[in-house]
Parts: sequence; structure tokens; C-alpha cells
Amino acid sequence: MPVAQSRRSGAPGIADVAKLAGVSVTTVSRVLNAPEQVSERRRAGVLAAIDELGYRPNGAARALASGRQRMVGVLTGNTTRYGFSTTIHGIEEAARRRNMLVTITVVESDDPAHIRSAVDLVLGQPLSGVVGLEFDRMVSLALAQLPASMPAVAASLTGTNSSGLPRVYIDDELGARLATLHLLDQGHATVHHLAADYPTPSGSGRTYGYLRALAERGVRVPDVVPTGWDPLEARSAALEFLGDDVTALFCFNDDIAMGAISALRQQGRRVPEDVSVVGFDDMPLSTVWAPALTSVRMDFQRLGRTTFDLLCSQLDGTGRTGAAEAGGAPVLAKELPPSLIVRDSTAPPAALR
Amino acid sequence: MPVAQSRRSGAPGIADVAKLAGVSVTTVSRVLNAPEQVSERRRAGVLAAIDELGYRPNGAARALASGRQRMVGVLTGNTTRYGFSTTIHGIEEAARRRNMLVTITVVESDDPAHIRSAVDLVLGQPLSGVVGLEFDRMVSLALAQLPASMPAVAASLTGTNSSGLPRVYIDDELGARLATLHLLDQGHATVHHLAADYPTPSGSGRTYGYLRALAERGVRVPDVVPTGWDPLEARSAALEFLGDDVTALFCFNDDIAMGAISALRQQGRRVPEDVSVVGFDDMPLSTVWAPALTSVRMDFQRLGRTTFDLLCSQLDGTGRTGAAEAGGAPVLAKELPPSLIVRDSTAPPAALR
DNA sequence: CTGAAAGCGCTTACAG
DNA sequence: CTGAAAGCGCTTACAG
Repeated sequence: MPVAQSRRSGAPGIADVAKLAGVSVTTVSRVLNAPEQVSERRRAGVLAAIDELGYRPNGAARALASGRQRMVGVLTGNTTRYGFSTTIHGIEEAARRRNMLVTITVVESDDPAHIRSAVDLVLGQPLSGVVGLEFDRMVSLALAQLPASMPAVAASLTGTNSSGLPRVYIDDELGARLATLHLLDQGHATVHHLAADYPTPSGSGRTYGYLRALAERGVRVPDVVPTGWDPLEARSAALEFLGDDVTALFCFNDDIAMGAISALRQQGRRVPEDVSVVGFDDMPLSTVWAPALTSVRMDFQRLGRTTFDLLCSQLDGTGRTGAAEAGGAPVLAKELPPSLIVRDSTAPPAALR
Repeated sequence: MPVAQSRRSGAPGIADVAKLAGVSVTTVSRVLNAPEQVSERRRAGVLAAIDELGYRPNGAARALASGRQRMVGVLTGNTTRYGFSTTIHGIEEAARRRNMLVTITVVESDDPAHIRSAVDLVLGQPLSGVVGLEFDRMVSLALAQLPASMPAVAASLTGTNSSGLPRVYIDDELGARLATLHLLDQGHATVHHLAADYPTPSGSGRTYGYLRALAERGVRVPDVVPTGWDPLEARSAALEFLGDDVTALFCFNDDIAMGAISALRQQGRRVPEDVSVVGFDDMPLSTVWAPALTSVRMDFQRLGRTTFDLLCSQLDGTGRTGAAEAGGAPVLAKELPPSLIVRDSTAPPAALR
């Protein structure tokens, strides 16, 4: 026989469970939160009542009464592109292990209205903290608007991100240097570059690493070729702007490299015989691409996991030790290394063979 | 001068705002929820106080007091693969437009413990409803465990998903038929098939649509070749199982098609001259692949958006009308069409040219 | 080990 | 248009 349920929602409440089990509300709450403090006999009775009623604690009430939340907010500029979705996956995975839930908020653009509405959305929920995917400026701006009382960390692609939050990062600039130097070391006179999102700051790491490597070696610096994120846009940009003098090409990411190779093929140029190409991110498809793509591997999943763990250590209070001790360096930063994976899309220039 | 703040969290509460503005808590609440009911003079004062204190309403308290939530839960088996991440993107976008937040819960496997913990995680949060990505069995199982009191809808790839929830779907089986018939129409004696996740039920739609098309035409039915989701696994499976007799190949998705083409190329077989290949999903990369991939376009983003809208109509009560009237057909279902995009990876068999 | 009671920070009839 | 007060469903000292 179902017991009468008193709550407006129709769902059973903790009081219904208590009544059915013949104990106080306090005891039911203890069974839920600290079962070891309840005698085995009552515990069993309460559990049976919970089962019978199909009782589920109300999350909002729990959060309000305890002040603790089991949810973290992710602030990001995108959810589908490889680096983004993989980092989010890492965060989600780490959260799941700790029995926490992840909520996604997309910052549409760096328009102040969008920044504001994203921040409002995040702060309107009961969150224990937020992790920002600080891969572009709009997320930096949003993170900067969070109140200091909200624990926050960033996953980033640079050691010096502008939000100033504790962070974990994979150094884009280093990856770009590795890629560019690899091509120069093979004997190419210089390296061209297809850049997404340039000259906005978000493209800076990869593009600057490339420029710096050229400068170091004292070789000629070609104009950077701008493109969008879509492989088709990259193909168009390559068709339009890549001259016959190009023998080595460093691309902003693998999607763009694949678009560029498609353009070169269309022009009858072979990779790597006529032009060497390096991608970035090392997506799973880069191995089966023809030719197998030389790329910079970025462990985004680990980036996500590690950043989430950093947030947790902040929440536990553990994380602040370093900052307190450091004095001049008030912020934690942990670096994860990028690595160059050499495959078949790069070779010495024809002139040297 | 900052006003003393009474709450344990340190953040200002609605009472602090009321005191500073010289009004009642009720009025502050009205300014937040129904500003038109407050005189302009007081409204301005309250807004100024909110601004000065940097006041943010507590989401948990709001949810508890009002019984309304601004968050929907997404239950999914995966967050990174193309169809999944694109559908989630559509959901997120639609939610953002309505000022709602999305929370992601991954069901790890169909292990009852995983199902149970995913459901617990979802129900432990204050949600207004859930949308399940019912692309595989584990999500079906999880959805089935939600209490009837929790509004829920499904995005699906079949018109008859097992959860029985209201749903929006793109018919996988129809897409697979289109792909298979296209190859047969070009004159191939039969079509081979590389299937992920087969013979589990989740692979059913695409694989069954393929099998049905062969049966319809009365052609020989080759053994289905099983593979994993990764392009490299697909390449291995193709290398191992695809005999010399294959002239047409229908692949479970584009990743797998690309892996298979990589294998064919390695064996010295040309696409489409020696073997025609069709993919599924029509990822952005399929256009720049060599050769440009014939594929089945699935509008996952729209699937996500539409499913979210369906949930909203359920929440508004609008959605139930149809069910009530239908009697025998108690569930809403809306279909979105797949479409075949013919590119350069398919052609008539060599024998016919 | 157990329970009565206060309180978390809001919203919402109700009365004016 | 405005406010005093009850209540949302839990947790947590506090007392025993």
C-alpha cells in the first residue's frame, strides 16, 4: 500500500520516509550522509522505506542546507572541435570518478552581452567551482568576471594566460616550435603557415611559436595565411594564397592540414615530395590520412582530467599552500608537454634529395 | 563602504540587498522575477543595491523555493564522437537560447552498476527534465530507470526506441538503405559492410538497413565485418577481412570508411575504380578526403535542437495533448530525414565501364 | 545511537 | 504597488 505523500511535487520526501520507517527525519538524513552513525537495525529499516517509496533526496534542498554542491561548471568557447571536446571528456571522466556532475556553458563570442549572459547562467546554478577552457579570449573575459568567492581554475594552452587563475596547460608555442624546427631541420629554406583565428590573440601560441622559430634560425618570414576552422575554408585559403615557392607548410591544426593537403593535391603537388605538411593536435584520423600526417600530439584528455583534479585540490584547500608560500608567484601552474609525431607528410625538400 | 553581510558563505544575500535598498525582501525578489510589478523608483534602488553588493541569487534556494529549475540533464554514452558531440551541441545551443543550462552525464557501459550510478547522479541534481541520446542500449536502460515524474525525451536513430519516451529521430535504417541501394544501382553485384558495435543492438539500424536492402534486391549477402570505432581498427579489420571480390563497401560511419580506404590504398586498390566506398554521418572532413567521400548526411545538430524543444513542450504541458488524444499511440515521435550525399568515392564497377 | 528544532536563501500566497 | 510570514526539503549543531 502506498503511503500518503505530503509534498507538493507528488514525490515522496524525507518526512515520508521517516514516518514509514518509524524514525526521525534526522536519522533518515544520517542514513543518507553518514550511515556508519546509525545502528544497523534502523539503517535497514530506513533503506527499506526508501526503496519502497522510491525516495530520492531533493538536490536543491541538499545543496541549500549543506552548502556543498556536487556540480562543477565548464566554461568554454566550443564543444565540438577536437581539442575542446576531448578536454571536456577528460573533465567529465574525472568528475564522474568523484561522483560529481559537469555542466557546460558556452561563451558565444567576446561580445560583452554574451560574456555577461554566460557568467549569469553559471552563477545562477549551485556550483562547487568552475573550470574554464581558456583556449580563447572570450573565456578569459568570462573567467575574469567570476567573483573571487567562486573557486575556479583554467585549462590553457599557454603558461601565462590572462585570467591569472591556477591552471594546467600544454604549451602551444612549444609545440609550434617543435613542428617548425622539424621542417627547417629537414632542410627547407623556410616554412609557410596557415593560421586559424589570426591575428586575434587566441591564435597566438601556435602562430607565435612558429614565428619565433623562424626568427631564431634567421630564415625568411613569409606572410601568415589566415583561414577559418573548417577544412573547406583551409582548402580555399591554400588554393588562393599558397604560391609555387612553398615547400614546407605548418598548419594550425589537423583539420586545416587536411584541407591544405586537399588543395595541394588538386594542384597536382605531391605531399611530401613537393611540399611537406605538419598538422597540430594529432587527431585519430591523422594516422589513416594519406599520407599519414606528421602532427603535434596534445593530450587534451589528460589536460581535462588534470585541470579537474586541480580544482578539487583548490576546493579541499590543499591547493592554496603553494600560492601562500610563493609570495611573488601567487598562482599555481602545471605544464603538460606537447610532442611531435613524425609520420609520412614531411620529408627533405626535393632539391636536397 | 561595504555593508555587513550576514550569510555564512560570505556572499551577500537577498536580505542584505533589501536592507541597503530600504525595501522588503519580497520587493527584491519581485525585482528579480517580475520587475513590472515594482514601481520604477524602487526598482532602480534595488538594482543599484544589487550592483553595489555584487549580489547573485542563490540557485539552490531559488530552485527549492520555486520548484522550477533552469537545468536539463543530458544522458549519453559518449561525448566526443561526431554524432554525439554534434547532437549535444544542438541541445546546448537550444538550451542557451532559453536561458537554460545543460548538464552532461555519461553512462559508461550497460553494467547495471554504471546505469544505476548515472541515474543516481542525474536525479541527485535539481533538473527540470532530461534528454537521453538514445543511440545505444545503455542509455535506453538508464532512461527506463527514471521515475515517471521526471520529464524525459529521447534523441534517437530509430522510430521505435526501447525506452518508449517521446522522441525525435533520424532513421539510421533508411540512411543505410539509401547508401546500399545507391551502390547496387551503380551495378555492383553485392555490397560488403564494415560494422561497428555489431551484433549488439546499438549497431542495428545501419546494419539492418543494409541487410534489408540486399534482401530486397535478392543479391548475395556477404558476412558482416565487425570493427571498433577507431579508424585504425577499421583499417585492420579491412586488411584482414576484405577479400579481392569486394567491389562495393558500405561503412558504419565516416571514420570507419576512412580507415577502410586507407587499407585499400595500402593494398594497392583504388577508390572508386576498384572499390566503391560509402560512409555515414557526413563529417566535415569527408569533403576534403581523397577521394571526396560519398556519405549519408545526418543533421545531428538539428536533432539536438529539436529534441530539446520537444522536452520544453512537454514541460509546458503542451506536448501531452497528442498522447492523450491518440489513445493507442501514447508517444510522440518526430522524424528528421537522412540524405545521401554522392561524391567521388563511388562509381560503377570496373566490369561495367 | 537518536531526535527536536533551527536554519540554509529564496518564493509566494495572502492581506493590505 | 508593497510587506510580514510561511514554507520549499533538506542538514546540522545541540542535547540527551
